[in-house]
Amino acid sequence: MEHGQAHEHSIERELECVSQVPIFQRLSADQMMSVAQVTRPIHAEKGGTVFSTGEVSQTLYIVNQGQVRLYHLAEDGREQVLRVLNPGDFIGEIALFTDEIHSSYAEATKTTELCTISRSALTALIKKLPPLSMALLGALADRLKVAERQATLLAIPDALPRLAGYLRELSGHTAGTVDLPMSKQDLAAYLGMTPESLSRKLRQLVTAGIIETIGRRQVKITDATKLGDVAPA
Amino acid sequence: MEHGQAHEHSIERELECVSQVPIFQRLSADQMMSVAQVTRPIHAEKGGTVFSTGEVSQTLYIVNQGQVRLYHLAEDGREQVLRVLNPGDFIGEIALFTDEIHSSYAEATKTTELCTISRSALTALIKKLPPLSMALLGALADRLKVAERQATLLAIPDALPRLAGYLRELSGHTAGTVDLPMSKQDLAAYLGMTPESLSRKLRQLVTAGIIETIGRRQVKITDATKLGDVAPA
DNA sequence: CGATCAATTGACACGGCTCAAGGGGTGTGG
DNA sequence: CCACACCCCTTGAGCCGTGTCAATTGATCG
Repeated sequence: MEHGQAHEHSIERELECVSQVPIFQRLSADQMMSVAQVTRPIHAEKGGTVFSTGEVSQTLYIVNQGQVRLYHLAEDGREQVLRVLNPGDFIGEIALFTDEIHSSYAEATKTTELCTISRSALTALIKKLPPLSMALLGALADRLKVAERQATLLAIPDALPRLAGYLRELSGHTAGTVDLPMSKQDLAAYLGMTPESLSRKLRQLVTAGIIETIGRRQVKITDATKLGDVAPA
Repeated sequence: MEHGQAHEHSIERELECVSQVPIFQRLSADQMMSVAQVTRPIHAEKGGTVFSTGEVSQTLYIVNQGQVRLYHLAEDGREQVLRVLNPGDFIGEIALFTDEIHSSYAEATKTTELCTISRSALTALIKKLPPLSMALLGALADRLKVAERQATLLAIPDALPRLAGYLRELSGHTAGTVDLPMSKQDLAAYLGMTPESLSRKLRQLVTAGIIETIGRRQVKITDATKLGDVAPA
């Protein structure tokens, strides 16, 4: 709030957020400025809620730093993880086009910085910046691909090929070390099985010489070929 | 190919296709004309293939009349239905933004009319017609919502609530008669169970007085409340 | 260094898949 | 219009896999 440059200074934080995010990456400096002007930053502490079920949303949330966990809460208290958002990922795009209440909770798993854009501001931006529509469409198409893959995986009745298929996706079909994007109990829910089953199936893959577990959140694929044999299609 | 009006006449068919499709619905007559000019119609007989696995696709397919079944072919020969496309639905949007080969088969279940748009033509259109981007984004967001719902459903370990949840979605949470979008064996695969299990669970719902089966492809929800009790969340 | 929660491991029961056989509806050809 | 055949759907019996419940180990954080 210093003299003269007060206004420009006030959007520095917004600009930083915008420049970090892939969907805005290809925009020119001018265009980014337009985006930054309608952006509002949000901060969430670890364990804090970004939004809850039942809230009406007309806002696009973009993760800048940190991590956000999106999950359903079943009536029996079990949490079903839908998705984990890392920096650059966004959520709320559905609510932007269809009036709807949130059907899930969004919780920060660490100290997190987000930026938000209201529906009206975004629609105005889209009309003004064609490259932005392309970027958004691309991002949405990617999301769709992932969601459909997950649906295909989950339709597999047996737990072992289901897990193997997931690991193969995660590793990009090649050997190497991969980070699990969430805790194992969350991963179990994500894959439609219990933590116990996940543990057993992982062990089974280790025994078969296909993977190695490194620490708590890493898995090393040692035999991508065998993994492909266990996984479907 | 008659004299004079030859050119205009040649895109009549394309224009008909474009005007039928929801994502183009809100465009003005002029704008529809622009779209029709880059559209190419395709015809498929019942049982015919629209595209196969392994083909590179840079084309958006929009179903005008008929029905198209999208499915994976597992190595054991089992077919996993991903989606059934009715008039107005489209496929190929993923391939428009990420170079990729098709991972599924598309087969016409009846005599079907489609229209296609190439990637380059569509990107050009988007730049020219902002309303089109909004329509596309909205349609993609809807698709995403459906895919995420399906993933949530499939993560349910027990078959009965999984089926109940599906029926509830299909009926729009109210009582009434709904058409099944595919055969029961396809539906079983879609829901991640065997045809036998599906048959038994349907019977179970009938016995409980929750639904009635009408013919082979219709289900009547008689007690939406009880259905909600069986279904999750 | 202790407390707390995640992850593992074991025993057991139940649900769903597998394999096999019997109707019922649908679409075809005569 | 009828009859046949094919395929989809249904129904039954047995077994394997996975969820459930419970206890132990292990790791991470204050």
